[in-house]
Amino acid sequence: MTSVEEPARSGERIRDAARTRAEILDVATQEFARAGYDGARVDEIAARTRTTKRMIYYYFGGKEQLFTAVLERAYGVIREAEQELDVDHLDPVAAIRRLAELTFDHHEQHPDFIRLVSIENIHEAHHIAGSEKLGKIGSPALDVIRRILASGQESGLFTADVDAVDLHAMISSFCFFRVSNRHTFGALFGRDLLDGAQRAHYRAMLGDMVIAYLTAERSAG
Amino acid sequence: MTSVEEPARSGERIRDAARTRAEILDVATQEFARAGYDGARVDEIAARTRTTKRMIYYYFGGKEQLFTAVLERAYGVIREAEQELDVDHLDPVAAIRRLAELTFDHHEQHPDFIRLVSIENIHEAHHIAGSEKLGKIGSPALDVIRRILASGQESGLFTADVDAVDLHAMISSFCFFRVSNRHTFGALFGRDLLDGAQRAHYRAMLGDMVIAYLTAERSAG
DNA sequence: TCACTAATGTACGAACTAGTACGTTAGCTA
DNA sequence: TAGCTAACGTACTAGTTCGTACATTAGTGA
Repeated sequence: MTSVEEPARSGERIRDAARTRAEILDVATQEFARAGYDGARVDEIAARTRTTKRMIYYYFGGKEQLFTAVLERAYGVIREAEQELDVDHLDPVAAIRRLAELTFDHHEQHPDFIRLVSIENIHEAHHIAGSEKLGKIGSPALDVIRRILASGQESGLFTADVDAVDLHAMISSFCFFRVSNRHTFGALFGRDLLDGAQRAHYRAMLGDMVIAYLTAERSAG
Repeated sequence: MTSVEEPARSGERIRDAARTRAEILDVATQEFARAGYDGARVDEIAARTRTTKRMIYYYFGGKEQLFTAVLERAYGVIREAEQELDVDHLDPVAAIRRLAELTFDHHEQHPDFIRLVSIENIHEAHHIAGSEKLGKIGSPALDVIRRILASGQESGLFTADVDAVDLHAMISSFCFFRVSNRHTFGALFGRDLLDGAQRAHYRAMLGDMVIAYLTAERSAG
């Protein structure tokens, strides 16, 4: 998530609006993810920046808008990753597995994003609701899922009555929970869901689960 | 979660340590779940109680310990529900489905619990780690899962290599996500995962998913 | 019924925290 | 090169918030 390189010739004061803005966003992302919205300190964010608190208000307006900007950028990152996904050359089963793995990998590599989303849910998604950028853009992954599902259902490989948004929820829930609930799960069950030695195991488990669901014959009743 | 009845003969000042303590816990549960740990206000909790802030410190010591006590009670509630589960008379498939439904129902009916767990994860489960009660008690559900899995694997119904903790994670992730991420998911995809009209659909989907995973033939490689 | 303690209430303070008024300067452009 | 504005810094404040010192009373046991 770090987007600020170091052109820092120490001692000099260089003016660079884009760099200052990006640096604030970087630090704010860490601070909000670390402590939650109310736990995060504007002064702390400023202190870990090469600029001052004044600039946060200059560029973003306030703590609330800063958090919204942080969310917007974090969601932008996963959208980009989803957009780069190319599964058109794969059969439906391999394509779904590939998509699930992308979500698995992204969530694992961006724990700050997971924490921000958890925090935003505590606040009932008010910031998303108030953001023009995040309004109803949806997700590139959804389009991919729709295409794969249509293809798989047409060929009879997949059960016919599966919805794209539902499948996205199924995949996301497993990937999200693994990161978001790592600490309570670890404390209560003595198992670290992010243990590197178990990574391949859980990654395969997710794919197996989704494929099993999609290819199973549904029992009546 | 409300555990305080009303013996309130108005006007009189009755001393009742247990009632006062329970009332504080009730209100604190709501307030912490509403606003997060740092967003919650001790003064606000006190104001919504028939007693004063002084009593919070008298009975619990401080905000931190109060939150721990809230967590301890919330986890106690789900443990009780799991303990009442009786699936010994069911075949493995029906038993697993019953267990999944119990988790589904409990999480849906206790959104405050879900929020508290999300909050505790933001704080890296420090309160659980510092709690004697919550230390390593585990979960009654795990024992149930172990028994059902053994039975199902023995009879050849279930795939042999499934672990109880993993299966618990799988079931929990879906049920948890549905409640915890309701707001961001709804804002981004325009679908309310807690919509009553879809309840049966998602409840069945969870069972189908778990059973499909347990009964599927695993593809090699 | 007396005395003692658990339980409760009041009033206050020290520290923190989001936000701002006001002043300064780098660097571009005419 | 003069001047203008975007970019930046300092110092401060008003309001909040956790926590506590101190005072009081209900109820119980001797």
